[in-house]
Amino acid sequence: MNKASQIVSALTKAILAHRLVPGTKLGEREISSIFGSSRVIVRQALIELADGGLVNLQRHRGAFVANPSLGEALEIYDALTIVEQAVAEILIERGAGARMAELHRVNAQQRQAIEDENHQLAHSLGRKFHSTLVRLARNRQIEDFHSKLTRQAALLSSLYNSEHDSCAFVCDHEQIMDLIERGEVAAVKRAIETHNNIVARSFHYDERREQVLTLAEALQPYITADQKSA
Amino acid sequence: MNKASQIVSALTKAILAHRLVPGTKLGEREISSIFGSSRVIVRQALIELADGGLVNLQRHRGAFVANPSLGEALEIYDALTIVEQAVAEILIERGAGARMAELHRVNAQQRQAIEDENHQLAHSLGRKFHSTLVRLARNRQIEDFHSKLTRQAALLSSLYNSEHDSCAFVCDHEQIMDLIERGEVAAVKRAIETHNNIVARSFHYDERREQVLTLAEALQPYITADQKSA
DNA sequence: ATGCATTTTACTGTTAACAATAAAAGCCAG
DNA sequence: CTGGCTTTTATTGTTAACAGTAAAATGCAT
Repeated sequence: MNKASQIVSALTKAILAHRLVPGTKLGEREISSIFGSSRVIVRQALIELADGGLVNLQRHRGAFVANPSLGEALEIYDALTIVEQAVAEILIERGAGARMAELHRVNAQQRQAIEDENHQLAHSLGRKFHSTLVRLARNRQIEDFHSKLTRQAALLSSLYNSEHDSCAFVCDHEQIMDLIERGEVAAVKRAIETHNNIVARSFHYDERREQVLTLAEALQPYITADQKSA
Repeated sequence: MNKASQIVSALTKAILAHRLVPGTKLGEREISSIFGSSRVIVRQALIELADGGLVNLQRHRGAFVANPSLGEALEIYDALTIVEQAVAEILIERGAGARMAELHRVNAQQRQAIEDENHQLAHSLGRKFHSTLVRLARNRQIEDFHSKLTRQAALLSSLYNSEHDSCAFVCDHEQIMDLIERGEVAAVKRAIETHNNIVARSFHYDERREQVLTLAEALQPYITADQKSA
């Protein structure tokens, strides 16, 4: 596999896990020494990450973990809402009731996880609900775009922290599925908008917390054996 | 400015102008000699182009101008329709009537261009209508996604050629504006779908035309003076 | 001539070293 | 001490050369 891709993957995971705080400088030399590769490889990885919106490239200044403004954050959630509303409408119009089984399965798993008080898993399944919903529309372009938005949203939650209640979300999800199956276009769109707005509107400017982990510490869990950490 | 970005820009223009046919091999050495840069720079450019969907990267095989299947082509147009429908709905809901002036201006210019029989300009203004429409929704994420889809669609038209009538399109555009201003959500969505489907459904598999221009010939118009063509 | 194994070739993948730039540190007059 | 200038330093930008791989060319037995 590609070394650059491995670095992309590791940095993505570290950013989404909030081990790398927005605004953190991603020095090429430092990263390259962590992964035991040359700086050029790291640079290729940073270009890919910048395209994904997780990293900011500043000419002659370097790469930084993306640090979106509140306005940009709202735009991201707005875009998520727009995409998911459109997907729901498509599912209703094209009668995709048969495909909904997969969505019910994810939801059931999340319910189970909540009952088991496995909050981490519940949260992850909550995200999976949305990606699965979008996949049902069977459009790779939309799917990829939604995935990109989701990654950026995950980054946001470390900046504008708002506590979420997985339990309430499960109910929302079930309502959304129900409305899709009953063909209630307008209602399901309102439900999706409300569901996402609960997250978006509850943003409150966290004081930017400073980086507590060094780059090496933050990335350590995602380095495979063959990547020598010189 | 960045050398890699210049190469991205030049290759993008050449691909969108159909000077580089889908499937064309983009050898790193050849491109680097054309632009007088090192291969690493070219590689960085190719990574960006791959993220934009205009180029296919195959490990140990190289880069090729993207060569989408008919199915992928339809997905791209479907995604375009979905985005523009969503934008139209937003413009109606959020009462963006005041912003429509810009759209009318573009349309008027296109009408003029048709009257002047300047088909090239008319075509270009036709595309601008769509990008302007999307910009009115004031969401950078959606705007960028739409722009990416548009670029891919432009690439497609060299593969699945279908002759379009700019004149008929202007009427469609005027109908779309009218329906937005009158708040006819369902009708404008149908209009957008029909408008895009006229292009998408008229695709017929062109026999893949072979490359007639060499890389150097295809890129020559986009090379600036400071890029020595060794 | 044809099918298969081997060699060659041409390309991508990767690296270490060099060049250019912007920020930081030092310097000095006021 | 402070403001602006120069020097230093650390970082990014770029390159030419080396390593690894897959496809093409070659050779050979059938």
